[in-house]
Amino acid sequence: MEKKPWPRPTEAELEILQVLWARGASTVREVNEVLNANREVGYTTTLKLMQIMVEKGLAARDTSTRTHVYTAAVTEQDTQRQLLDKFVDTTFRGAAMKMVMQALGNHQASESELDEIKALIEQLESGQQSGGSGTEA
Amino acid sequence: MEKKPWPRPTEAELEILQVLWARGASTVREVNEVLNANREVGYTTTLKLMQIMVEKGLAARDTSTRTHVYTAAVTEQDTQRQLLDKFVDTTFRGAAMKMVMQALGNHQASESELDEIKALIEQLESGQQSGGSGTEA
DNA sequence: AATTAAATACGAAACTTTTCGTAAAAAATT
DNA sequence: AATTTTTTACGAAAAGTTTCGTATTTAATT
Repeated sequence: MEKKPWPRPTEAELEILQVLWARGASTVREVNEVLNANREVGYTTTLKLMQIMVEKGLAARDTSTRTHVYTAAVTEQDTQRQLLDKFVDTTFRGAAMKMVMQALGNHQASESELDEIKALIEQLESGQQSGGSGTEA
Repeated sequence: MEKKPWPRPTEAELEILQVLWARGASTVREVNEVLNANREVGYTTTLKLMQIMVEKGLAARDTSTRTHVYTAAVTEQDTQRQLLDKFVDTTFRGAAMKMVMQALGNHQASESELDEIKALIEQLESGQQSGGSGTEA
């Protein structure tokens, strides 16, 4: 059972996905209002983008009512993972851990967050059965 | 002394920066050959991009010899930091540590890398004077 | 029922990024 | 010296993304 990967969302599409993830099922008007909290966006602009997103498989819509209701068709996690992979590749030439170090150094982290990360590392180290040596190609 | 920030490199420009960082001073032909190892790119395409990069301040060139020699005008670290900040904002809504966790989970890490990260975290925790509680806005 | 309001559909303009054709200049080769 | 090769310069086509104007449809209001 092959699953065709949906395309990477563009920046504007990602903004809309953020709204759909945060709010759940929403109308174009609702999404547009959230976007307009940050910057001015025309209603039909948002509408068009959301229609495109349906075509691409990034969003789904319920057309049973007059005012269509949209939902994200991709999860936040999957999207973040896909974008992260791409980003690590292009910007850090695949060196994910180098990026992790940069992020730790440049961004504010709370004690609890750091603890969480430490816990994750412990878990990774204990469950590490093979291929753990050296940096990958 | 204000320093005007150079613009974010586009994807194609970033590819070229990677080559310049890896190889150091290079001619258009050299860069183009490296790029062509991955995908077919016309010579004048690469030339044009590199010229644009000079205009933008991303690269510098020595025109004293007939065959111009280009170098990166921005460091890899600064560029990575800038792109990382933007990426965290747009894709993880600023939640850098959430991204760190994803990266740790999704990518292969060696023992030594994990140790390095742990050491960095220890260091961060010891040097943490304020603002450490809760997640940021 | 006529008018106003709200929503979708469609297409194209505007803008950004990438790609390349063609010309001109300079160097190397024959 | 003529020819071929290499390189840069320039401009514009091609492709991708974002924005919005206008028309149409459907619902709500008067």
